[in-house]
Amino acid sequence: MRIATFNINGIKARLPRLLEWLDETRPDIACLQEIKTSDETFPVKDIEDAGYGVIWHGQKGFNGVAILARGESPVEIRRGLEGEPEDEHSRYLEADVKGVRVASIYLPNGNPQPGPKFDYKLRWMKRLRDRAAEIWAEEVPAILAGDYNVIPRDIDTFSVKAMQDDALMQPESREAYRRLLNDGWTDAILSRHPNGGVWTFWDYQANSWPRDAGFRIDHLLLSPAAADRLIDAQVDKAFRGREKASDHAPTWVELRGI
DNA sequence: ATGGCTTTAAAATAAAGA
Repeated sequence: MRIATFNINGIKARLPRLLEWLDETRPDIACLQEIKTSDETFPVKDIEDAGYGVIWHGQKGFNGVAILARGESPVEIRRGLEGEPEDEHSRYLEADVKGVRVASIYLPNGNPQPGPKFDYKLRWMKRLRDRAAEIWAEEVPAILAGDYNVIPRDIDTFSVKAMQDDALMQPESREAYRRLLNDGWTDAILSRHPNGGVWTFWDYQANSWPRDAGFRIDHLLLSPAAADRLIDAQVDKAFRGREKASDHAPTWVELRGI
């Protein structure tokens, strides 16, 4: 079974790209981020016509996450994280799909830092870790997939110098991510590509894609029951080069026996 | 570069992203 995460940067603008990606790669489960549309305007029919059941947590203009399942409907477990009732950003959706617990995560960017947006990012990471611990305790095969907006190591970016002041690779951001790994979650891309140099994002600006000036911020974290079944983890890099592409590329894991 | 693109919302600019 293949489970993918894809920050599509606007589902309206990206619908043709999304549908061709589903058709060409046929992921069993797809977690989407930055759908950038309200619940009412989500293109549910187009996705169902492509053979996928879908649940979504939208927001007008920005943010927004979804979970797609080929040939069946995800069973929603939770939308949003606890711990900050006034937080109205649509950034977290969790479901049971095909015998796996799946979360679609759009972690706050946090720029500029320092500042309130960075503080929000760190609080959100704490709330995510709390929820991850609850899922962990259920001892189910689980995948926390999404745009974490964290560059975990220096070898996960084209340029440490260019990114050194960015919220994505501040020590506090990395420490919060590291805590998840220390809790036992497996970063699938890291485990399959330990030497780095794998990117999932290339900025629209500064000729980043032709220069291959990217970094790795889209992650799939596996519980032990899922990590035991890990066969492969890759980035569908070529989709970044298509016409009207998202600035992120689809990233996925293949699990056996599920 | 005090974001050089891109999307969204919405009617011209502005927010947000990373």
